[in-house]
Amino acid sequence: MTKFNVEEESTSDLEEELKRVTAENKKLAEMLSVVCENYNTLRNHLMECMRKNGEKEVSPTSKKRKSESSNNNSNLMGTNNGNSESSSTDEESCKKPREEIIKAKISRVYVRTEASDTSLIVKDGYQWRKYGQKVTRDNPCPRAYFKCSFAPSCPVKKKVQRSVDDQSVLVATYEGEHNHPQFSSQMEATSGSGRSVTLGSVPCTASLSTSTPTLVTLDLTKSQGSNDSKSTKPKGDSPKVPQVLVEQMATSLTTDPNFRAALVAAISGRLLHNN
DNA sequence: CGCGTTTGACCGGCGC
DNA sequence: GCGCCGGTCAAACGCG
Repeated sequence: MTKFNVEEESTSDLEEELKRVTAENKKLAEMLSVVCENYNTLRNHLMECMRKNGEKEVSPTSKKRKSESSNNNSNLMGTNNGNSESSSTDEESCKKPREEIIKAKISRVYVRTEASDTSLIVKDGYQWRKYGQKVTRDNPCPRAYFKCSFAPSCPVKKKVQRSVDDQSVLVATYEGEHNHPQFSSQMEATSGSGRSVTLGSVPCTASLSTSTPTLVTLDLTKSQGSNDSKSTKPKGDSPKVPQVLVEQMATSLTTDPNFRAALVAAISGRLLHNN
């Protein structure tokens, strides 16, 4: 008899726990969306600052061809799926005569991998089909060309090539925007290099895992490309963002009431969870 | 056998 | 016009 009571009690406990976890999950989802909002705000702010700082920068590209480096400031979103709110930054690109050909948003993502890994695979939550590989002149490492598996309905392409300066860094150049959500979990569940998170209709990828060596960084520099020296090379742990910008970001974060509220919720949620 | 990858051929833009 | 070069195509190939 007591055994039955104990079972009943544990069942109600479990239900209680389930409710609590569900509520916490909901809260976390809300927090996540708040954090993403803050991220977008910060990013726009940062882009603004970078543009102001970078306008005076001459870019002595030795490339003879028009290339993606000529409009590399058009999108710094990395694996973003094209928030249209960030599209206000390409107003100066209208000078280009054949700009209408460049229909795609171009973004770059730097991914740190092991140098021994020659696969040229960048896990970003989407499925790609390789359609070509080429050794280019300015880089002895081959460049791989990928199309989204949903092509032709999804026009997105990407190029993946090792950095000239640091062979352990893969440079993925994305062209276009996906017109479909990210693949479901079975695609990336085993990749181990990142988690795909879908917030509403805006999928995004973040490398939340701390146990993997892979590091995804956004190209927040002006992407001087392969010219010049190694000093412009993005390193995972030596950010190129000037100290002033770091200060600004920190200030923005700490003064943002939404961020504070989210932080408080996160901490209290964590404490609750531990108890 | 089907599907994805590889790889040499081909195409088109650009500079000279 | 020619050659270089990046990008794409498509047949061959390999793997499950």
